Amino acid sequence: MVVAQKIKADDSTEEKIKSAARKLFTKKGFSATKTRDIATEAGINLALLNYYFRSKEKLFEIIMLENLGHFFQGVSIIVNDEKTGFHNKIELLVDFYISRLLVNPDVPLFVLNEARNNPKNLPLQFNLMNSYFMKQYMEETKMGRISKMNPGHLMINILGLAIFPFAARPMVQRIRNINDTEFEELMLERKKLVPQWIKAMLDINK
Amino acid sequence: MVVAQKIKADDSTEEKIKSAARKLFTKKGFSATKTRDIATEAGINLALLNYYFRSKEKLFEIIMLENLGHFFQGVSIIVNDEKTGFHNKIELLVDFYISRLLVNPDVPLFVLNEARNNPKNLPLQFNLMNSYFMKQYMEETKMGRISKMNPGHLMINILGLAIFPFAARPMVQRIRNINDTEFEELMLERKKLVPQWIKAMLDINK
DNA sequence: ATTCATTTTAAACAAATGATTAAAATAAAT
DNA sequence: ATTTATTTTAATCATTTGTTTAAAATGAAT
Repeated sequence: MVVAQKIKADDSTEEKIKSAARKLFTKKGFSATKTRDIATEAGINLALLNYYFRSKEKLFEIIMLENLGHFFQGVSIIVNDEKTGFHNKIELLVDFYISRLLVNPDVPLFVLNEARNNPKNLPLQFNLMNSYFMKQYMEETKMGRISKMNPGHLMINILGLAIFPFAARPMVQRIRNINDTEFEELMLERKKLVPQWIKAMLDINK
Repeated sequence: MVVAQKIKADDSTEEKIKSAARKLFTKKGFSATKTRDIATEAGINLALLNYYFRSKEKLFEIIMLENLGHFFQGVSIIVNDEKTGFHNKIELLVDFYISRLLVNPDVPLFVLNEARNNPKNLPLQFNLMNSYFMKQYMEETKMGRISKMNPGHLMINILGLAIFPFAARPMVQRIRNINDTEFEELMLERKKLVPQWIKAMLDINK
């Protein structure tokens, strides 16, 4: 039996508006994005934006939650999986971020900006510090398999090495004089390299 | 003989406007900053903004160049100094960035945003790749004192480890639940740690 | 076919915003 | 002291921008 599901088609008005809003908000931020730009990009009448989403703010909130999702969702599952080891989790985290950001390259700057403009909206579920990953980290140091590192530094280093190049993408491409393809290849390399580097950092004074 | 120099006093109208503009533009960006906010923050009549700086755009350009200066100026001197060694230069670079960003913590996100919105405005003087530092890097690898690493990765890693925590500051403080003082202490620690980490990364498979 | 609800459109509104103007206040020059 | 130049102010202008409205078009139900 075929169950008729009411899925919002990709070409529905609502979805067209959201796509346009996603594109513009993510790239230009809230203030620089005008409702008329969204309407034009979506190819719809301006009034439909308010008809479907009440206000620019409400529409922005939807996109914001989507983007925060891109950034934080999935991390919790990785860092709390009891079946994967400490170093393996780092590989999975780095792979996860780089893969996602290759598809959504504008998300990092969006999230960093949003985090500064509205720190309250940052999801608390991102419980990296109380995670199973942290337990494993403590165990590894206790066993002397890695050297002690302030967990704050460890977090900054993993995220920084994975995310920063995307936030700084135009600078990187300009300084190194590389095109989009070459940049993406560089990022793919980092999937393997970053975990090795983190390991090397954790091996100092072991 | 005392030479009378025409220094713009800190309390001059022009300087008051620039200070207010610097504060607001750097923190909120171009579009989210309103000319009336600048006037109020500076405690001056709105018309004086246009009287002294012609337009919001022109005023923004001045602040942008200042901020890019904070970010890029000084780097060239460090990386082209023939008297300092390879690893010493990394220490100096990291120290330089962290010191500057502790004073101007909002500059990184501003620059990253500006780099994406107007890649053309990025200064070309930032010739990290043709620097003496790069020559030294080649020499080090040739002598087998460090392992080969794509110069792009090396650049991303140095800048990322130094700059990313400032761009992600609210996220870092929220997740780690630390206050401003504790964050700054963490950054001071990184002055010593980042160069050690870079060294460890460069020692893999030496 | 007719009625009713939903969706879309063109037009307009009200507030916000960057900029300008002309007059007033202040400072500098003669 | 008087003139001239500079700086500041209040008011206003012209667009831009987010939102609303009332009518038209479209689709669904009876």
